[in-house]
Amino acid sequence: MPDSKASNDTRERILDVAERLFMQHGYEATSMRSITGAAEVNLAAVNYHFGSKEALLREVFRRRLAWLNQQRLQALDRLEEAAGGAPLKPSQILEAFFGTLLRMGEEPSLGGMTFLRLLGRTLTEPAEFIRTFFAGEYAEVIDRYKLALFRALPDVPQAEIVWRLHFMLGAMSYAIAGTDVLQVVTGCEVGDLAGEAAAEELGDTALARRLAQRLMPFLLGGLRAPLPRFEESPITRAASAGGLPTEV
Amino acid sequence: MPDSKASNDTRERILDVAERLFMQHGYEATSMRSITGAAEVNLAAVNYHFGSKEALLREVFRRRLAWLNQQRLQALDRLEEAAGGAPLKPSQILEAFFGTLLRMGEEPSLGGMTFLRLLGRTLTEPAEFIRTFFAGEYAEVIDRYKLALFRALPDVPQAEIVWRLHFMLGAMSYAIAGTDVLQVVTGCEVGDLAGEAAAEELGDTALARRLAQRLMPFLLGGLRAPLPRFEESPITRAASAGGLPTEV
DNA sequence: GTCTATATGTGGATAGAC
DNA sequence: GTCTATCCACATATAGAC
Repeated sequence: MPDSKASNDTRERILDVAERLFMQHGYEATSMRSITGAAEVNLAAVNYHFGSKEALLREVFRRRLAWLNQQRLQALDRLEEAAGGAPLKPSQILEAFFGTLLRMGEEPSLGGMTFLRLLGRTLTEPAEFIRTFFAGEYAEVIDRYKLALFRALPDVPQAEIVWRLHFMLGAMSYAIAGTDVLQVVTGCEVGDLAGEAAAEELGDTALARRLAQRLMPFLLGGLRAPLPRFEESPITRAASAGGLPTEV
Repeated sequence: MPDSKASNDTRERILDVAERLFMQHGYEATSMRSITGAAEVNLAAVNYHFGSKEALLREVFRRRLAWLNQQRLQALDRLEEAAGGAPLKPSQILEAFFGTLLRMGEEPSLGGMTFLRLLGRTLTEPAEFIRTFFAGEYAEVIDRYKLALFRALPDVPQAEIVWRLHFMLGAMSYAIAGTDVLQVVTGCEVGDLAGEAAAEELGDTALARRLAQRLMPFLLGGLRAPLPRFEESPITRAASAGGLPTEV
């Protein structure tokens, strides 16, 4: 394990630069040369410290996701302990899951919006090694939160909850990616139209907080929406009778 | 313009294959060689017919989006004509916008799920020429639908509507991309857990229909969710007083 | 319109001196 | 741990014969 001298510094600088460049241009379009160049380290340093470009990407995510996973599990632990065996409220679960992530956007030492954008953009990358990596990193947390939602919404078919978790992940992923066509069409960041003063000069920190404020109600509204009627599948009609509880 | 002989056939074969390979591996990771190889045409054919790899991607989208844009505008025209000057219902607007797209997934001649997945995955690509292209393609339609939503929800701040349109686009984009970590973690497509028989053997057509049935209520629920309270920005508190109408 | 051959550049990775 | 130099596979694009 490399540790002496400034090697630690080199490692960190590579990770920081790679995080930014992968975010800006995507994995495939970012070359090792551009990374080592911007980080002002030698071209061979990446392979020495990480082994390969793929391994570098994994490490860029690992150092952030390790913290995020831990926080998400702890947040759920605390909620469940405080509830003393009773099911949690959906709003609490969403706050623990999405709020924990979105708060990373306000904290530069955790990667800030750079990491959030990178995460949102990378989650839709088709490369096999990326999909496999995320599956492993997310497995435990997703499973815990899925079960918490099952308990919180006992009258909703579990398949429906999984679908909606899927949709919520999508809304969040796309929102933090910040590549929306709306932004390009309107020529401004979402939120500039708010009539709020100096919105165009919002720092990343304020942007992250605002995003969270806007996104959480949307997600909760989607999660609690009435169930679909399944016009094409009469078999399942019975299972979806009734609606979701309106009080959460 | 090339038109005689089998040139039209060559063009179409290239477009079909490029659509599939760009979807499977992404733009950067798909080489011209792999496209021309799979299409069984000469390597130089792409540059002859389209000019460049970038132009090829644009043409792959243009032939589908031309149809989609037309349908979306016509759908809105019909609704507005039938309403005779009255504001539309949000559910009608969402159905026209998202339903039109999702129905493409059921029709192989319109690209089917291959095109939908490609669209969802490409919308988050950071490449400048892609963002620019989509901005141009989407501008008119987005603008029309945005205005329709403004009219449909006169009590909701317009900035809030733009945010939620953004979130809805994200949920849909991510859902049709089909790269969700949930699918990898659970080792199955979303919907397999439904307890519905033979769900794992669903064709793309059935999958598209099911996706639409699940997604539309979620989007509508999110769009109609109560407004956030803006804890950090007391200035805007007055503007967000009250909630959304509960009847749509 | 189609093909071969090739120009020209860039990619990731590594060997071996220091 | 860092650096130089280099290997070699593969990329897009094009020139020019057919």
